[in-house]
Amino acid sequence: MGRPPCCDKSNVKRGLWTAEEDAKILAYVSDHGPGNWTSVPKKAGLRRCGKSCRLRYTNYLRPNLKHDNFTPQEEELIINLHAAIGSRWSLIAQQLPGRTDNDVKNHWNTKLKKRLCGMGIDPVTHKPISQILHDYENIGGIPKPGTRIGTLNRDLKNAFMVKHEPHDGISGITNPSMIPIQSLSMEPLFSSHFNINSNNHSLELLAQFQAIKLVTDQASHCANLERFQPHLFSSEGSSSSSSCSSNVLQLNSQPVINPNCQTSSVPNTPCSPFSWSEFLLEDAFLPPNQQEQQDVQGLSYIESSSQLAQTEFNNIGNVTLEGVRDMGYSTYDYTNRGYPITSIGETNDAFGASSSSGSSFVEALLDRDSEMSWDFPSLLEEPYY
DNA sequence: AACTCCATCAACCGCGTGCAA
DNA sequence: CTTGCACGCGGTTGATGGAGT
Repeated sequence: MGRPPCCDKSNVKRGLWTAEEDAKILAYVSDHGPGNWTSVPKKAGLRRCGKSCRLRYTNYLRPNLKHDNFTPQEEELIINLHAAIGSRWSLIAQQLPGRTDNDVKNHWNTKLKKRLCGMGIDPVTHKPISQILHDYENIGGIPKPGTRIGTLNRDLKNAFMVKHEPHDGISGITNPSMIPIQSLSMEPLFSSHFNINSNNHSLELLAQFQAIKLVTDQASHCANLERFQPHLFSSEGSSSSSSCSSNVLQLNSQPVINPNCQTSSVPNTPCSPFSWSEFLLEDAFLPPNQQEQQDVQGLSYIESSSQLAQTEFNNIGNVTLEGVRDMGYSTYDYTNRGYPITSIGETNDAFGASSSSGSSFVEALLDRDSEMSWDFPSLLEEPYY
């Protein structure tokens, strides 16, 4: 039993709007203001669904909307915001005056995503695809064709299936440091690893790997948190003094030692005996509510990508970051920049890759009783990839 | 000229959420 | 507490026009 239709589909007009219809909407809004859209068609004399009226107004007729091309500055902002918070188009659009979420989404899907792909950057993770391939090569065992690996959506596949277009860089990116990768001069995209023209399976494999990588970014160390970091669940576990990158993963059965590991109890030990193969043959996508938050001894432990952390912060309210544990070899310390965050770790090296670029994992121990708030957008003033 | 392919973007769809009754 | 409504959001579809053959 599905949801009942919002209106009588057989009695409403669909498709493109005429100037006459636009005029009716504008006249109605001018008299009554926006809102109560279900009654707008009747009151405005339109044979349209109320939902359609709202969309037409918010995406096209609303005052102060820009209808010209995106500027390089806007594109740069979209790319960086997407890297930070993902496809939260409405949030991204809020940072771009005069742009709607639909505008931003379309521009991303038609232009920016392809541009990044052409540069050898994965538009999902914003990491160099060569790095992903390198990671993949380090996985012991290639899955057979057709092996089910997680949930792979069309967009994820298309991001990789897009044809390779030569680009020197993102047009309009005025500050190269804002580009969330190490280098823009990539080796020929797939050539050294896959034969695009003759081996569709390789592409499928590549896309599947991307899915795995994405899954792992989002869920792996969360899913293994209690298993590998029992100290976090002890009464001492809430201390902000721990900066150990405890979730360094193990590849090819070789433990990875994190030189920054400062856990007093277990110094310089392999922090988490993880095996990639655990993710290869099962659906590792976890429901978000199982990934993001666990209550630990009166503290709220949040471990997620930065946008999920932001969401949690917003949901919880004003909080203080008691500590943010470093997740990789490099750490950016925001302490002296006025941010209530001791450090933001990079997780890339958790996968044993050689690159120092990483995803935007934020791990935080939050004290709900504190009053200090975290201004997430300010973190975006400088990249922390 | 006719046809196909493809990029673009407006519009649609279904789901989630908030809120009032 | 439940229900229904309104709205916002993100994913997807489809109409359109331009480029290529």
